[in-house]
Amino acid sequence: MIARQINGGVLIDGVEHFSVKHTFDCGQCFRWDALDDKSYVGVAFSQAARISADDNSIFIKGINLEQYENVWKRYLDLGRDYGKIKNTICYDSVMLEATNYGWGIRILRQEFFETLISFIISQRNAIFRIKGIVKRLCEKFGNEIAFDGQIYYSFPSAQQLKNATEADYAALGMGYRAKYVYEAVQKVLTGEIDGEELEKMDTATARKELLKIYGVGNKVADCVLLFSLAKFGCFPVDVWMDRVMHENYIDGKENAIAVGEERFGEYSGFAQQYLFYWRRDKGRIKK
DNA sequence: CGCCAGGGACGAA
DNA sequence: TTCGTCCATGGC
Repeated sequence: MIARQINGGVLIDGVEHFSVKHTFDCGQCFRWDALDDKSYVGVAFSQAARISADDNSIFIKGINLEQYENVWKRYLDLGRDYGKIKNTICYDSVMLEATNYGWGIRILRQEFFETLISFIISQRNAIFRIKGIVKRLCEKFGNEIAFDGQIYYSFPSAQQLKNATEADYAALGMGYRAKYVYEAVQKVLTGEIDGEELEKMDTATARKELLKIYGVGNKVADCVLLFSLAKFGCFPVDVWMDRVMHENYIDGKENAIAVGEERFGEYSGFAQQYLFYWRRDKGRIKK
């Protein structure tokens, strides 16, 4: 893999196991949109970018080499050997089919605060709506970022939300989740919840800490652990995951989280993403 | 355990 | 058009 600066962006050659569609459309993030040319535009770590990819290269428009090395390489998880991961978890035809289907998924390493707030908003909610709410939150409280002739917005920091009220959040369309978001922001502001501290803890301890936040249950906690704190042993289970686990791996009434974590171990999070993307897309096509 | 919390898409009637 | 149901759930 080699990266170099070219045409207002960074071109990375020799990349395998990467697809923008799979990565940005597998439900782990809410700030990326597909353009007509199959590239995706979005914001991460207060930087806007447009990302396109073909069979063995990625082009990230809007950044320089330094930003690639410091931010985007890690954000897109490009330093990890996904071939090895697939080999390890593919010991049956189900995982083989799932990994073939979502072959280009990468688990993004997202900012902790953004991930926490976004997934609280996601509970009992649909992706298109979550994206709208998050967008309005960024427009109202984030910083402007000029890019490609348009204005984008950073995800607001906890400091930027210091004076926001529950009513402000409700006005953005969060519904009954407004009070959860308000409480979570306060906990981050006081330092009671700290992403860097959580990252240092083992998965079980970090999960317990996250569950103390009003509005955070198992599902939201596991998503935050997996998508921002690199706790790859987590196996978030929603209705789709419950379905695909019962269709393939569970006979009776065993717990899907336990079965998944037992079966896939330290790579549970990757297995979860392949299974989720595969099963959810299949469900959509059918109807 | 069962219902409820906003609000909009979606399909059936 | 209208109505019921569903939706990356958690709290009470």
